[in-house]
Amino acid sequence: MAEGMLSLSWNNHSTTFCNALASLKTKERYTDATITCEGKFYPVHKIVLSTCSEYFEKIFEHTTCKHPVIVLNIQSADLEAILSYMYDGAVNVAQTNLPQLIKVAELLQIKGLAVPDEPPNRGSDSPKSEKGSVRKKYSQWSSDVRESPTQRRKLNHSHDVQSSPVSKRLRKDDQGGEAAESHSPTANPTDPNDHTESAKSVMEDSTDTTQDQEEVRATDVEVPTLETAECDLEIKEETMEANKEGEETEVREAYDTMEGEMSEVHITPDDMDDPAGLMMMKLDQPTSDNPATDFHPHNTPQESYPHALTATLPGPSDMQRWFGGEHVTGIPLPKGSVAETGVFPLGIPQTHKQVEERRCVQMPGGEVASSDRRVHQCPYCNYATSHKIGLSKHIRIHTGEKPFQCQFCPAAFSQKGNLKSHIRTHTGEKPYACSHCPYRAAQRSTLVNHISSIHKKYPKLSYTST
DNA sequence: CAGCAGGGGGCGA
DNA sequence: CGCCCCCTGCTGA
Repeated sequence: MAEGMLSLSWNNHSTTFCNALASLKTKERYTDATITCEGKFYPVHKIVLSTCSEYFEKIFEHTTCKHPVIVLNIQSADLEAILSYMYDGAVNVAQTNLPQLIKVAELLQIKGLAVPDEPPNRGSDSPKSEKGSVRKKYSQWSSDVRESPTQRRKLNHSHDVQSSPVSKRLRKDDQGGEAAESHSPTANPTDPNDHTESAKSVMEDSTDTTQDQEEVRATDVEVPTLETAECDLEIKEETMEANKEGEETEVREAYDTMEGEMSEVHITPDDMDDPAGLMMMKLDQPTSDNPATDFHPHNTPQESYPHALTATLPGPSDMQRWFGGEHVTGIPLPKGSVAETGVFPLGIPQTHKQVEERRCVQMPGGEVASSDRRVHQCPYCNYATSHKIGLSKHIRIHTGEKPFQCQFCPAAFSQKGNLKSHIRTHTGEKPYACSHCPYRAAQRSTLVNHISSIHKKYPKLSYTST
């Protein structure tokens, strides 16, 4: 080191970054991709997924879309666990659920969980240390994890995951082959067939063990499929026909929202050496063997699909809550978050006027077939009013819009009257004078309280406003 | 007391 | 009909 040079070391650098990562996940900030499965949406960060998963890394490498939506045909609980693992570095899982989770992790090539978290040192390969790393991580799941054959396998699978029997079996299944046949106990890493499959599916060598293959085969797992969402008008129209009238709006709005930001994503297994032999497919194409859970308007249950899409809408529901899967309504956005950027989670600029106009389209003539004259419905919550101006004011709660700026301080307000009241705090104006004493108040309610407590013998509203 | 949010009257285009 | 303005009630510090 040159003379006079100082080495500045940030001792808490790693901790700080880990905490920041967890915070990003919690606050859903800067998300640039969305994973959806079982009708739930999970805003994620490409950089995190790419770091933790070669599989996602390849997807994003081949995707120019600014905000891709990756549809996984896996259980949302597994995905949530995987995401928690990637963001927090740890996750709690029931031991009975571990095999299923591991298989999902293998398919997604989650580092540290299904593949080595560091590239193997080819020069001085140290399987012992590598296994130790994996073992250390699995110790978080269960203290006696190695008692289960499936779990025991995970301790030794760091080399073989790229050509894992699960992956092979899945690919076989896709090709219409028999899974069991491709994983006979006699199979070994030098088997020409296995080698060919590995070469097709991955770009790394396989050093699998027969024993491991047998153990994995004992556990069945759903065949996950990957899709990328392509949103086009055709889909929307068909969806509109397929869904109930009341749900059409939500579907269309969700598609409108998604369409604005997401371009077409054309990724095929040929493009990305899909390690699990999974299919990347467009949304409007006939898809997988499991239509019940596909992200497709035609075969998604009517109850869950619009509901899931609603979760993509901006506003109180915001994006899908992290790991909660709940559709929260009526909760305003964090103040200033949208107002500052003018951009909602999926990057669609929206003002309350735009939202209001969109809502008006749904209600031709501004009327509804109800005796209720509250024809102006808030798109973010259940609030409705008969006064359009009232809705405009109300929507500012969700958008964070505060057009009335105080001339004396940085404070801003959504209603002019509230600004006027606020300015009184600067001017000291107290327009509400008690008619019984010299007391004056800045707010009427304050004066009313004054009179009711001090001048009880007088009528409640005995005051003057000057 | 300060701020927030909804309701509604009144006026003008 | 849309907008302005004010009123009202509630909440939290």
